[in-house]
Amino acid sequence: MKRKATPAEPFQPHVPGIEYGILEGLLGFAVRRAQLVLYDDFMRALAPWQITPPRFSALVIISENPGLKLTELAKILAVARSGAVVLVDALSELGYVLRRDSVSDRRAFQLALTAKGRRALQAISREVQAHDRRISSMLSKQEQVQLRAMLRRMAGVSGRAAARASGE
Amino acid sequence: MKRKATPAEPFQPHVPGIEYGILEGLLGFAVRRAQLVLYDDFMRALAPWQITPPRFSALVIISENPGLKLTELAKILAVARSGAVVLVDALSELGYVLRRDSVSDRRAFQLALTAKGRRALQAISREVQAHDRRISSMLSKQEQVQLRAMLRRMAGVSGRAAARASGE
DNA sequence: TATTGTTATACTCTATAACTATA
DNA sequence: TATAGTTATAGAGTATAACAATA
Repeated sequence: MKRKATPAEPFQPHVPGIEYGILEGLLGFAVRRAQLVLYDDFMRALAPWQITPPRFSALVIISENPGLKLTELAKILAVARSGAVVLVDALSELGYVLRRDSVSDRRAFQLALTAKGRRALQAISREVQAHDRRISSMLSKQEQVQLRAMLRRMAGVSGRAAARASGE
Repeated sequence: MKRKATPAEPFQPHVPGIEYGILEGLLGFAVRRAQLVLYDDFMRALAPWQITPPRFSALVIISENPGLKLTELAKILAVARSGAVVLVDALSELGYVLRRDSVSDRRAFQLALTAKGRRALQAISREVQAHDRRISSMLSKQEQVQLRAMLRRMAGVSGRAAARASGE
């Protein structure tokens, strides 16, 4: 999924004079529009660090869970192992992440941040939080909390784990 | 962006025992997780019609705005013209959309639904609404309205049009 | 036999740019 | 000159499958 980093025509959530019909009432459509705006702003703000949303997630997850195996990272991020390899390769080339040999399992690596990676993540996190505040600035603090909680509940149901457990 | 229609490992919004750190507090992360779940469920539910979210949006927009030009559709959906061509081609091959010659401008087409497309859109819309209700079933009706309103406000600010207008 | 990380390969989505036929 | 639709091409992202090393 490549998205324009700096679109010639900025994204317009609602084009004047156009009927959106049933789309207006769909939560899915609202989420997708919000996601487009968020993704766009994220890419713009983090371009100097060459950090994309998946890269940022990987960086934080590795930082918070030192010694993580690549296969575990893949599962957490819901990507194939080969996708995790690409992600870790990119973060390694940026000098942020390294693969440590595992003492207990010589097939596996223990993922960890480098010193440079730790420093970078601090600056990157500040930028990401500024971005997040910027996008949610039209909501009160209380609303932001409510919104996160509602989205979490939505994602939680999701049918996924539940449906699978119930033999979907 | 290709996503698994039926993942071997269902998407887990939160893997037990894993620290998500700063990600937990980010609206962007919450929106992305919700979007993953929505997309997954949509694809699963609409697979029999070979309808993806972008195709559904295009179908509804064409239905609600008869005579639309392909370039206008591209702008509304925030894709390149070439992308709109692919979309309209797919919907044409499904027999849902046709390109009518424009009388006023012989370069342009007027997009319209076929009779089959109108019938299909009715059934598809019912399925999409069932999907949307399914995902948002953990929220009260009032919360769903609130959630949509908040997402709309978020997307509305967005910096996009505003930032562009202010000479970003 | 199963798992870890890797690589090769392919597919989807979507962008840019060039082209044609009109305007 | 500019615009509408199209096509060719390329790139990002990510999946599947096969592989060697290790469990």
